[in-house]
Parts: sequence; structure tokens; C-alpha cells
Amino acid sequence: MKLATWNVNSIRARLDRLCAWLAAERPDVLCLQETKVEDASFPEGPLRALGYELALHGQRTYNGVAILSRRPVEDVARGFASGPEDPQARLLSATIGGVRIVDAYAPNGEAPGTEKFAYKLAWLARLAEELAGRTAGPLALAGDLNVAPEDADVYDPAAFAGDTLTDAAARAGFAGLLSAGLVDGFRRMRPEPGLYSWWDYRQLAFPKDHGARIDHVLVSRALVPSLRAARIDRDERKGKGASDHAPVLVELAG
DNA sequence: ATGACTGACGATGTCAGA
Repeated sequence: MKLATWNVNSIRARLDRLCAWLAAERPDVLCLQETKVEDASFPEGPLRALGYELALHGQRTYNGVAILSRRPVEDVARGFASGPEDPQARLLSATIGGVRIVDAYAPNGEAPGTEKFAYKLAWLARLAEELAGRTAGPLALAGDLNVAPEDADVYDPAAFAGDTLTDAAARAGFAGLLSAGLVDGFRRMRPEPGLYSWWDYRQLAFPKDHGARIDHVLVSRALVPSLRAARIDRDERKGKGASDHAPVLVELAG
């Protein structure tokens, strides 16, 4: 299974580029974030024409997640399984090929000390708590987690001092997912530094390679032996009309 | 050039992203 995650920063703005990428790359499963559209307005046609089934959990203007799959999609769940409903559309789960796929768009969190940052931490903790009950089986968490877990995941740790992406509490939130029984599948396959999935639109960040690795594919232990390869498609960050995130891909046997 | 933010909403700005 070729599994990918991509924060497209608006499905409608990225549709042509996404379709071209799907036609060329043909991932089995793609988890999208920041689709920024209500489900009724989601551009399903061109994606179905490429052979994808869709599961949607969107909202107007902000957030929004979607799972595209070339294989049958079962047991779709929107948001958290229990507790109060999250007013923001950030989480979508489905079972595909016997693997529980969890598409997550964690809150950015603005800056440590803000209300949004508290929401980010609570959201990550709630996700870890829910996933802890499901990591005994095959499960993959793919998405924009808005955390660069190690200093090696940013181009310059000093430049990220005090940032929401590298803050110790945010990193503890990421670590909570590992404690819940997940493994950083991308990092397991690709230990070298300098691999980034997001570059700021501003200040020539991409040409300077001023990036951060905040888009992740985590897998339960049952899937670790199935890991085959991982990469980031930096080419999708190039040129006009690019999202500020590039697709992250992990290949699993089977 | 990989190049000096981008997208939604509904507008001539404001919010959010990370």
C-alpha cells in the first residue's frame, strides 16, 4: 500500500495540481488536510474519475480533511469517537485494506501561551488517548500534526526557538502519540536530517530550504515490519500554485 | 530558477496559516 499525506491548503485551489500528481503517483491512499470546503462543494468528480473513493469531513473556509482511496473504504468515522464534538473538522478515520487509516490535521497553535496553543495540546492529547485503544492492530496515522518532533526536523533549531512547531509541550504532545503505541514510520525509514515537508510561503523559505518536517505518517507496531520506503515529494512545493506543504509518502508491504 | 506569502470571504480589508 502506497500511503500519502498532503496538506493541500484548499482543495479547490489545488485541484489541477492534485489531479496531475495523483495520475502520476497513483497512491493507494491519500490523506488530505486543509481542504477548506463543505462536503457538498467538494470537487468529487475529477477525483472519482481518477479511480478514487472519497471520505469527507469538511467545513467552510478553515480546516477540513478527506481520505482518497483506490481500494474500498469501510467504517468511516468523522471527528473523535467519544466525548464532546470538535467544532473544527480535523479528524477522519476509515478502514482500508484491513488498516485503520486516521487522517489528522492538528491545530497549528499559533504560539505557546495562547488559547489556540492550549487547544492544540488538548487536541493532541485527546487523539493519543483515543488511538491508544486501537494501536494493538494495524493502524496508520497520517497528517499534518503541526509538530517538528526533533531538532533535526527543522532547518535551524535557533530560528524556531519559541515556535509553536518546536515547543517542548507540543513535542510532548507528539511523544504522547508514540506512547500510545505508534512509531514514526517515515523517520524509521529515513533517519537522515534535512527532510522537510513544509516551507513558509514568505522570505524565499523554499529556495533557501528553510523547512520543517511537520507532516507525518505514524504506524502501529503491527505495521512496522511492513514498512518498505518513505519519501517527500519536494517537487510539489515548486513553482506557482503550490501548497506550502509537500506530499509525504510511505510504502507498506501488502 | 525551487524566487521575495496564499486562500477564503466577499472585498478594496481581515483572518488564519506555521
